Amino acid sequence: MGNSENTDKPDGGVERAATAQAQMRKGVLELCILSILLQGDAYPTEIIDKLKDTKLVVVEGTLYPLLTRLKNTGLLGYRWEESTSGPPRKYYKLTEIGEQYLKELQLSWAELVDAVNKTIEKGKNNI
Amino acid sequence: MGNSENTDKPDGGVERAATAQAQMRKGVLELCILSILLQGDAYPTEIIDKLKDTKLVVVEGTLYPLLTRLKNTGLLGYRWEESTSGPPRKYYKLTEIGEQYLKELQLSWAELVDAVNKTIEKGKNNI
DNA sequence: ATTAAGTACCTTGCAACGCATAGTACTAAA
DNA sequence: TTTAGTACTATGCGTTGCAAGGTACTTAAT
Repeated sequence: MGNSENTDKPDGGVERAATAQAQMRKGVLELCILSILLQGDAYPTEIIDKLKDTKLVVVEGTLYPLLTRLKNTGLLGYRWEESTSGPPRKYYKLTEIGEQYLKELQLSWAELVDAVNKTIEKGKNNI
Repeated sequence: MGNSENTDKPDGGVERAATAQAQMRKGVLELCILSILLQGDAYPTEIIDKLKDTKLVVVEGTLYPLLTRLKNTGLLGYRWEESTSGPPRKYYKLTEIGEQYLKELQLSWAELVDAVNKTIEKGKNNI
Protein backbone atom coordinates (compact mmCIF):
# COMPACT_ATOMS: atom_id res chain seq x y z
CA MET A 1 0.00 0.00 0.00
CA GLY A 2 1.61 3.21 -1.07
CA ASN A 3 0.90 6.25 1.00
CA SER A 4 1.76 8.65 -1.77
CA GLU A 5 -1.72 9.50 -2.96
CA ASN A 6 -3.36 10.46 0.28
CA THR A 7 -2.73 13.73 2.04
CA ASP A 8 -5.52 13.20 4.53
CA LYS A 9 -4.35 12.90 8.08
CA PRO A 10 -6.40 11.69 11.01
CA ASP A 11 -6.58 15.16 12.49
CA GLY A 12 -10.00 14.87 14.04
CA GLY A 13 -13.10 16.46 12.69
CA VAL A 14 -12.81 19.93 14.08
CA GLU A 15 -10.20 21.42 11.76
CA ARG A 16 -11.96 19.98 8.76
CA ALA A 17 -15.17 21.90 9.33
CA ALA A 18 -14.08 24.98 7.44
CA THR A 19 -13.04 22.86 4.49
CA ALA A 20 -16.30 21.00 4.47
CA GLN A 21 -18.28 24.20 4.55
CA ALA A 22 -16.28 25.39 1.57
CA GLN A 23 -17.02 22.14 -0.19
CA MET A 24 -20.73 22.37 0.43
CA ARG A 25 -20.78 25.80 -1.13
CA LYS A 26 -19.62 24.40 -4.41
CA GLY A 27 -22.12 24.63 -7.20
CA VAL A 28 -24.44 26.86 -5.25
CA LEU A 29 -22.52 29.95 -6.22
CA GLU A 30 -24.05 29.97 -9.66
CA LEU A 31 -27.49 30.11 -8.14
CA CYS A 32 -26.57 32.92 -5.78
CA ILE A 33 -24.88 35.03 -8.40
CA LEU A 34 -27.77 34.73 -10.80
CA SER A 35 -30.17 35.57 -7.97
CA ILE A 36 -28.20 38.70 -7.16
CA LEU A 37 -28.25 39.76 -10.79
CA LEU A 38 -32.00 39.30 -10.80
CA GLN A 39 -32.13 42.19 -8.35
CA GLY A 40 -30.36 44.35 -10.91
CA ASP A 41 -27.16 44.67 -12.88
CA ALA A 42 -23.99 44.57 -10.84
CA TYR A 43 -20.23 44.53 -11.24
CA PRO A 44 -18.02 41.83 -9.71
CA THR A 45 -16.82 43.72 -6.66
CA GLU A 46 -20.40 44.66 -5.91
CA ILE A 47 -21.47 41.03 -6.22
CA ILE A 48 -18.78 39.96 -3.79
CA ASP A 49 -20.00 42.53 -1.27
CA LYS A 50 -23.62 41.40 -1.57
CA LEU A 51 -22.61 37.79 -1.08
CA LYS A 52 -20.66 38.80 2.00
CA ASP A 53 -23.82 40.32 3.42
CA THR A 54 -25.43 36.88 3.44
CA LYS A 55 -22.36 35.15 4.91
CA LEU A 56 -21.24 33.68 1.59
CA VAL A 57 -17.63 34.71 1.22
CA VAL A 58 -16.37 34.48 -2.34
CA VAL A 59 -13.03 35.68 -3.63
CA GLU A 60 -12.07 37.16 -6.96
CA GLY A 61 -10.27 34.06 -8.18
CA THR A 62 -13.55 32.22 -7.88
CA LEU A 63 -15.94 34.84 -9.15
CA TYR A 64 -14.27 36.10 -12.29
CA PRO A 65 -13.87 32.74 -14.04
CA LEU A 66 -17.42 31.86 -13.06
CA LEU A 67 -18.82 35.07 -14.53
CA THR A 68 -16.88 34.44 -17.72
CA ARG A 69 -18.31 30.94 -17.90
CA LEU A 70 -21.84 32.22 -17.44
CA LYS A 71 -21.28 34.87 -20.08
CA ASN A 72 -19.87 32.33 -22.56
CA THR A 73 -22.87 30.12 -22.00
CA GLY A 74 -25.18 32.96 -22.90
CA LEU A 75 -26.71 33.32 -19.44
CA LEU A 76 -25.15 36.72 -18.83
CA GLY A 77 -24.31 39.81 -20.83
CA TYR A 78 -22.28 42.83 -19.75
CA ARG A 79 -21.56 46.48 -20.46
CA TRP A 80 -18.72 48.78 -19.44
CA GLU A 81 -19.47 51.80 -17.34
CA GLU A 82 -17.15 54.60 -16.25
CA SER A 83 -16.43 55.13 -12.58
CA THR A 84 -15.46 58.38 -10.90
CA SER A 85 -13.28 56.56 -8.42
CA GLY A 86 -11.14 54.07 -10.29
CA PRO A 87 -11.11 51.92 -13.38
CA PRO A 88 -14.24 51.27 -15.40
CA ARG A 89 -16.70 48.70 -14.11
CA LYS A 90 -18.02 45.71 -15.95
CA TYR A 91 -21.73 45.52 -15.21
CA TYR A 92 -23.17 42.07 -15.70
CA LYS A 93 -26.79 41.52 -16.63
CA LEU A 94 -29.08 38.50 -16.75
CA THR A 95 -30.16 37.50 -20.25
CA GLU A 96 -33.55 36.01 -20.92
CA ILE A 97 -32.01 32.58 -21.13
CA GLY A 98 -30.29 33.34 -17.85
CA GLU A 99 -33.59 34.14 -16.18
CA GLN A 100 -35.14 30.96 -17.43
CA TYR A 101 -32.13 28.98 -16.28
CA LEU A 102 -32.27 30.62 -12.88
CA LYS A 103 -35.78 29.31 -12.39
CA GLU A 104 -34.59 25.80 -13.07
CA LEU A 105 -31.72 26.26 -10.66
CA GLN A 106 -34.09 27.41 -7.93
CA LEU A 107 -36.14 24.30 -8.44
CA SER A 108 -33.07 22.08 -8.30
CA TRP A 109 -31.98 23.84 -5.15
CA ALA A 110 -35.32 23.29 -3.47
CA GLU A 111 -35.23 19.61 -4.39
CA LEU A 112 -31.73 19.23 -3.07
CA VAL A 113 -32.54 20.88 0.23
CA ASP A 114 -35.55 18.61 0.56
CA ALA A 115 -33.56 15.46 -0.18
CA VAL A 116 -30.74 16.31 2.20
CA ASN A 117 -33.07 17.33 5.00
CA LYS A 118 -34.95 14.05 4.64
CA THR A 119 -31.71 12.14 5.01
CA ILE A 120 -30.69 14.16 8.05
CA GLU A 121 -34.08 13.71 9.69
CA LYS A 122 -34.04 9.96 9.29
CA GLY A 123 -30.76 9.89 11.16
CA LYS A 124 -32.11 11.92 14.05
CA ASN A 125 -34.89 9.42 14.69
CA ASN A 126 -32.45 6.60 15.35
CA ILE A 127 -30.07 7.89 17.99
CA MET B 1 -9.00 35.39 -28.66
CA GLY B 2 -8.13 31.72 -28.47
CA ASN B 3 -10.99 29.33 -28.10
CA SER B 4 -8.85 26.49 -26.84
CA GLU B 5 -9.54 26.74 -23.14
CA ASN B 6 -13.28 26.94 -23.12
CA THR B 7 -15.53 24.00 -23.85
CA ASP B 8 -18.68 25.87 -22.87
CA LYS B 9 -20.99 26.48 -25.75
CA PRO B 10 -23.94 28.86 -25.78
CA ASP B 11 -26.42 26.02 -25.74
CA GLY B 12 -29.11 27.77 -23.77
CA GLY B 13 -29.90 27.06 -20.19
CA VAL B 14 -32.06 24.03 -20.50
CA GLU B 15 -29.47 21.38 -21.24
CA ARG B 16 -27.24 22.69 -18.49
CA ALA B 17 -29.76 22.01 -15.75
CA ALA B 18 -28.63 18.46 -15.11
CA THR B 19 -25.02 19.57 -14.87
CA ALA B 20 -25.86 22.33 -12.46
CA GLN B 21 -27.84 20.00 -10.26
CA ALA B 22 -24.86 17.69 -10.18
CA GLN B 23 -22.67 20.61 -9.24
CA MET B 24 -24.92 21.66 -6.41
CA ARG B 25 -24.76 18.20 -4.96
CA LYS B 26 -21.03 18.47 -4.56
CA GLY B 27 -19.82 18.55 -1.01
CA VAL B 28 -23.18 17.61 0.39
CA LEU B 29 -22.53 13.92 -0.10
CA GLU B 30 -20.33 13.76 2.95
CA LEU B 31 -23.14 15.09 5.06
CA CYS B 32 -25.64 12.62 3.63
CA ILE B 33 -23.42 9.60 4.00
CA LEU B 34 -22.57 10.39 7.58
CA SER B 35 -26.26 10.98 8.30
CA ILE B 36 -27.12 7.58 6.88
CA LEU B 37 -24.46 5.93 9.00
CA LEU B 38 -25.92 7.63 12.04
CA GLN B 39 -29.00 5.47 11.46
CA GLY B 40 -26.81 2.41 11.75
CA ASP B 41 -23.87 0.65 10.16
CA ALA B 42 -24.18 0.05 6.45
CA TYR B 43 -22.21 -1.28 3.50
CA PRO B 44 -21.63 0.74 0.33
CA THR B 45 -24.29 -0.82 -1.87
CA GLU B 46 -26.79 -0.30 0.92
CA ILE B 47 -25.76 3.34 1.24
CA ILE B 48 -26.28 3.88 -2.47
CA ASP B 49 -29.76 2.41 -2.23
CA LYS B 50 -30.70 4.60 0.72
CA LEU B 51 -29.48 7.70 -1.10
CA LYS B 52 -31.53 6.69 -4.10
CA ASP B 53 -34.62 6.62 -1.90
CA THR B 54 -34.19 10.31 -1.24
CA LYS B 55 -33.51 11.17 -4.88
CA LEU B 56 -29.76 11.53 -4.41
CA VAL B 57 -28.20 9.31 -7.03
CA VAL B 58 -24.60 8.40 -6.31
CA VAL B 59 -22.46 5.93 -8.20
CA GLU B 60 -19.78 3.57 -7.00
CA GLY B 61 -16.93 5.55 -8.47
CA THR B 62 -17.97 8.44 -6.25
CA LEU B 63 -18.82 6.57 -3.10
CA TYR B 64 -15.85 4.23 -2.67
CA PRO B 65 -13.12 6.87 -2.76
CA LEU B 66 -15.20 9.07 -0.48
CA LEU B 67 -15.65 6.31 2.09
CA THR B 68 -11.93 5.64 1.99
CA ARG B 69 -11.23 9.30 2.57
CA LEU B 70 -13.58 9.42 5.53
CA LYS B 71 -12.01 6.30 6.97
CA ASN B 72 -8.48 7.68 6.56
CA THR B 73 -9.51 10.86 8.32
CA GLY B 74 -10.74 8.85 11.28
CA LEU B 75 -14.41 9.69 10.84
CA LEU B 76 -15.37 6.13 9.91
CA GLY B 77 -14.38 2.63 10.87
CA TYR B 78 -15.42 -0.65 9.26
CA ARG B 79 -15.76 -4.38 9.75
CA TRP B 80 -16.18 -7.28 7.35
CA GLU B 81 -19.28 -9.39 7.52
CA GLU B 82 -20.18 -12.57 5.64
CA SER B 83 -23.13 -12.59 3.29
CA THR B 84 -25.29 -15.57 2.35
CA SER B 85 -25.79 -14.21 -1.14
CA GLY B 86 -22.48 -13.04 -2.51
CA PRO B 87 -19.13 -11.68 -1.44
CA PRO B 88 -18.51 -10.34 2.07
CA ARG B 89 -19.75 -6.89 2.92
CA LYS B 90 -17.75 -4.03 4.35
CA TYR B 91 -19.88 -2.43 7.01
CA TYR B 92 -18.92 1.15 7.77
CA LYS B 93 -19.53 2.71 11.13
CA LEU B 94 -19.41 6.24 12.49
CA THR B 95 -16.61 6.86 14.98
CA GLU B 96 -17.04 9.27 17.87
CA ILE B 97 -15.06 11.87 15.99
CA GLY B 98 -17.30 11.21 13.03
CA GLU B 99 -20.40 11.89 15.08
CA GLN B 100 -18.97 15.13 16.39
CA TYR B 101 -17.98 16.13 12.89
CA LEU B 102 -21.43 15.31 11.60
CA LYS B 103 -22.95 17.77 14.04
CA GLU B 104 -20.71 20.50 12.69
CA LEU B 105 -21.65 19.57 9.15
CA GLN B 106 -25.33 19.78 9.95
CA LEU B 107 -24.80 23.24 11.35
CA SER B 108 -22.87 24.31 8.27
CA TRP B 109 -25.61 22.93 6.10
CA ALA B 110 -28.31 24.84 7.93
CA GLU B 111 -26.30 28.04 7.65
CA LEU B 112 -25.75 27.51 3.95
CA VAL B 113 -29.43 26.87 3.28
CA ASP B 114 -30.28 30.00 5.19
CA ALA B 115 -27.76 32.15 3.32
CA VAL B 116 -28.80 30.89 -0.09
CA ASN B 117 -32.50 31.26 0.61
CA LYS B 118 -31.94 34.82 1.75
CA THR B 119 -30.20 35.60 -1.51
CA ILE B 120 -32.96 34.02 -3.53
CA GLU B 121 -35.65 35.87 -1.62
CA LYS B 122 -34.02 39.25 -2.15
CA GLY B 123 -34.13 38.61 -5.86
CA LYS B 124 -37.81 37.75 -5.81
CA ASN B 125 -38.72 41.10 -4.29
CA ASN B 126 -37.22 43.06 -7.16
CA ILE B 127 -38.82 41.63 -10.28
C1' DA C 1 -17.64 -29.20 -14.71
C1' DT C 2 -18.50 -25.21 -16.97
C1' DT C 3 -21.13 -21.23 -17.79
C1' DA C 4 -24.05 -17.51 -16.56
C1' DA C 5 -26.11 -14.26 -13.41
C1' DG C 6 -26.27 -11.67 -9.34
C1' DT C 7 -23.90 -9.22 -5.74
C1' DA C 8 -20.18 -6.58 -3.94
C1' DC C 9 -15.80 -4.21 -3.68
C1' DC C 10 -11.89 -1.55 -5.85
C1' DT C 11 -8.89 1.26 -9.16
C1' DT C 12 -7.68 4.43 -12.80
C1' DG C 13 -7.94 8.52 -15.44
C1' DC C 14 -10.44 12.60 -16.72
C1' DA C 15 -12.79 17.03 -16.31
C1' DA C 16 -14.72 20.66 -13.64
C1' DC C 17 -14.48 23.77 -10.12
C1' DG C 18 -12.95 26.78 -6.22
C1' DC C 19 -9.20 29.26 -4.83
C1' DA C 20 -4.53 31.21 -3.87
C1' DT C 21 -1.41 33.99 -6.14
C1' DA C 22 0.29 37.32 -9.06
C1' DG C 23 -0.27 40.77 -12.42
C1' DT C 24 -2.24 44.86 -15.05
C1' DA C 25 -4.49 49.29 -15.21
C1' DC C 26 -7.03 53.40 -14.00
C1' DT C 27 -7.87 57.43 -10.61
C1' DA C 28 -6.74 60.56 -6.99
C1' DA C 29 -4.21 62.38 -3.27
C1' DA C 30 0.27 63.30 -0.92
C1' DT D 1 6.22 60.73 -8.85
C1' DT D 2 5.13 57.90 -5.47
C1' DT D 3 1.46 55.80 -2.74
C1' DA D 4 -3.15 54.13 -1.96
C1' DG D 5 -7.52 52.62 -3.48
C1' DT D 6 -10.39 50.35 -6.79
C1' DA D 7 -11.22 47.05 -10.35
C1' DC D 8 -10.48 43.51 -13.83
C1' DT D 9 -7.64 39.38 -15.58
C1' DA D 10 -4.63 35.22 -15.94
C1' DT D 11 -2.18 31.02 -14.24
C1' DG D 12 -1.58 26.90 -11.79
C1' DC D 13 -2.79 23.71 -8.08
C1' DG D 14 -5.61 20.53 -5.23
C1' DT D 15 -9.93 18.40 -4.48
C1' DT D 16 -13.69 15.94 -5.99
C1' DG D 17 -17.45 13.68 -8.65
C1' DC D 18 -17.82 10.40 -12.15
C1' DA D 19 -17.39 7.19 -16.15
C1' DA D 20 -15.34 2.99 -17.26
C1' DG D 21 -13.22 -1.13 -16.42
C1' DG D 22 -11.72 -4.83 -13.36
C1' DT D 23 -11.67 -8.52 -9.56
C1' DA D 24 -13.92 -11.85 -6.71
C1' DC D 25 -17.43 -14.53 -4.26
C1' DT D 26 -21.99 -17.19 -4.40
C1' DT D 27 -25.72 -19.67 -6.48
C1' DA D 28 -28.20 -21.79 -10.21
C1' DA D 29 -28.54 -23.60 -14.77
C1' DT D 30 -26.61 -26.16 -18.65
